[in-house]
Amino acid sequence: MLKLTRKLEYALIALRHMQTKGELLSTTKEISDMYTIPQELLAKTLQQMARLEYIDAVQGSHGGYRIHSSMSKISLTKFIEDLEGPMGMVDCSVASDCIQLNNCNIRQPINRINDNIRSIFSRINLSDITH
Amino acid sequence: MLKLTRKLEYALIALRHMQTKGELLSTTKEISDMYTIPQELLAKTLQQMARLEYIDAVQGSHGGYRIHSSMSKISLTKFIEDLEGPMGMVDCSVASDCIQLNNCNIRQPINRINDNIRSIFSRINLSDITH
DNA sequence: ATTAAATACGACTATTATAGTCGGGTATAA
DNA sequence: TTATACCCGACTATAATAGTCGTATTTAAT
Repeated sequence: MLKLTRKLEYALIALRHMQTKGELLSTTKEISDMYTIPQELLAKTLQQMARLEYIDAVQGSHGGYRIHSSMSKISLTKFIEDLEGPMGMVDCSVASDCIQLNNCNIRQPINRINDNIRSIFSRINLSDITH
Repeated sequence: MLKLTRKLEYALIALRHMQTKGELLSTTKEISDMYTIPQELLAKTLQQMARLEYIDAVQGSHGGYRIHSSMSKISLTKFIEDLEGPMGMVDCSVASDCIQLNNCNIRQPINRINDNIRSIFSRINLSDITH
């Protein structure tokens, strides 16, 4: 309940690590060794973040990743949804093929809570975590 | 990400249903039929809530459940944790056998967010959802 | 040129958590 | 005594997450 996925954990750990290194490049191996993260898994996450332009990738020998400068102002909501897709406490707030949509008696109150949570996450910047 | 389990959904739907019926008993079958919830699964959830004294169980033919009067002031945090166990964004905020506890560079900021979320859930009463 | 070290990426398997089922038991009103 | 309800633990199925593997590409250094 309410737990971050490993992917998000790894992503945040990596971002924070890169933040401390400024312009210097970090490699997948370096990070996976340091924090005991499965290398291939971290690699995929870093690749995804590079595609999303959270980080810059430098290819080839002596390559690596560095954090994208304008990244810190991103909200946690956007970050999570970029990496994992839409978040919502109940599916009907995301997709609408629930068999009981009309019957469901908790949709409105739950959706209100959902909005509350989203707005909290939206006020938290990535930099609050990786600072 | 951030999704309620079916068990919690079913529990909330059932509570809300019972709330509308005041002192009248509701049966598992009645609720599972009405909201298209697998009966056996709902049954287990209602039994658990009865053990936790969120609802009163009346056994035997013509039996059923009714909502426990003092229930509405319970916080969402307590409710969720009673039904599903401790909640936390990362495991280390719950158990402490993570292999990288000391190395981990995101624990503190994440735990701060965690506390924020918990306090939000704590300010929400069950009655806000089942009212 | 060749090699070594890095990113890129899709397909695959394994593990775990959630969801759902089943069988047998107990309580009680009619 | 029967029908209908709650009670409960063990089991299976499904889906989501986590992790692995193979292969290709890029680039610095030799």
